[in-house]
Amino acid sequence: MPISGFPEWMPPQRMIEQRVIDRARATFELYGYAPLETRSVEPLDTLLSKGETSKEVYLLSRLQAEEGQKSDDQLGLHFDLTVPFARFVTENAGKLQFPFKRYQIQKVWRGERPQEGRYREFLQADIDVVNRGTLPFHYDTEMPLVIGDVLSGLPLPKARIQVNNRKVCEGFYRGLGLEDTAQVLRVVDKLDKIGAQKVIDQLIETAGASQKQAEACLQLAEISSEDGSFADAVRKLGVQDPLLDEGLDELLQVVETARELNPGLVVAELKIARGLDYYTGTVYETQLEGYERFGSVCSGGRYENLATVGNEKFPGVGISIGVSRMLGVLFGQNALGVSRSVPTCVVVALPNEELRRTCDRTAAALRRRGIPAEVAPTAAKFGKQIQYADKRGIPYVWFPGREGEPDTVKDIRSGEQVEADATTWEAPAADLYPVISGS
RNA sequence: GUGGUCGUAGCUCAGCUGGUAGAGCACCGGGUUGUGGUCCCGGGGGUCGCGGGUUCAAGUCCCGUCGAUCACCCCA
Repeated sequence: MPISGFPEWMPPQRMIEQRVIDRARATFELYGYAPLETRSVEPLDTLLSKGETSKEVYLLSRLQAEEGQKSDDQLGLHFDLTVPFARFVTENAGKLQFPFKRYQIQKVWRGERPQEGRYREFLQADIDVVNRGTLPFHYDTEMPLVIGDVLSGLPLPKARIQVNNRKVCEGFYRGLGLEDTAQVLRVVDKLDKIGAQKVIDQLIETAGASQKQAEACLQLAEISSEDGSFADAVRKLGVQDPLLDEGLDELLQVVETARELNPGLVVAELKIARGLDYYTGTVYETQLEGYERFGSVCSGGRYENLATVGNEKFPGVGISIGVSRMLGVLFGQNALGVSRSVPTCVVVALPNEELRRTCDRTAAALRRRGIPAEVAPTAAKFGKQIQYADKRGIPYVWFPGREGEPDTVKDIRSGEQVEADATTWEAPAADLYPVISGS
């Protein structure tokens, strides 16, 4: 029986997921991010030290645990890859070279109610850069570019990375005289869902805003642009605050850099600002065109204070692809497919059991040259053996030649059958491995 | 964690006001004595998510539970 929130996919889906992982890994490494894997478990107080997300943490307990176990030696499964990474950095600061760029592709766990695209166990592909003291801002501009490269190499709907800066929002709200900036953000973020009037109502009711303040917040939230024009639009609202200016300048850099290097990828969207509560500046959220209602498939941001050792700070910026969510929703709409359900490229037909050794040698010769091959399970009629391949989407069936005659290989899609030698035959590059495609 | 909707064969679903389970597709076999996909014929397969209750009788009504999904919360 399935367990709620812990999805298990079939081999075709897993093949697609592995392709995504391969692509992410290759791209991350192209940008110089070093591989890392951290343990899945952290002391509870490490997980909770920043932010109060306690209810979503899965705790680890032994069946034979002592009765009165203290909460400070409780272990919890990590709910993201950034917090464990921050812990790792502070623990190993002396052995690392800074700025430190690393990627992690691992499962994370959150105890929320599952829905389509929301799981309790899911895979994230995460990159972060941290430095001692201060981290140059240009890394904030790199994050969306890396993600753009990962996603554009896959048959996925077009991705739009929405960027904002918490300094803009906080500076603006503060300049406006509003205290509970976090609550303002939460309300403003619902704009698309509940509409302008309800946002204003809720700001007045839950965030202590006046009608005028609420309207100003709404005006800010409605600003969006693919170029630097958002900054002028914000300034026209007439709110003054040093933090606001700082945020606008940073956001401008992210947007303009992306516009030059990958036009159409990034958009400044001043209503998005959620994500985990340790973000202090740039924040990213990513939607796939046509799948907006499923939320962000790739989020992250800048964190100034997540990691500290003594009075030394390790600020960072990172972004992480929600691989399970992204694939889960695409699978749900049948928007992704794979050319076959197994890796096999060639099935070697087995005329009779006496010839199994011969057929094994044929398959071995193919494998030696990198062609995935298997011998048919039983010496059934050739029609059955072709069906075995066809059902799995395997493109080729290999027929051993009789009594000194040459072998032949048949492309079962076209029916074309030609003489072939297992030590020299090449599969067309497009057929060698399963191919994933969008639809 | 709170609330709503849903849960019949591998898949898509039918099953009226309770009377003891069906179709299409898929699958298996044969027609087709070692080269598939079409066509024809035949066949297997269901503790009606699970557990309890009401009833002479429950797929159908009630309660609980598990799972899916939606909203809230939160977020990948």
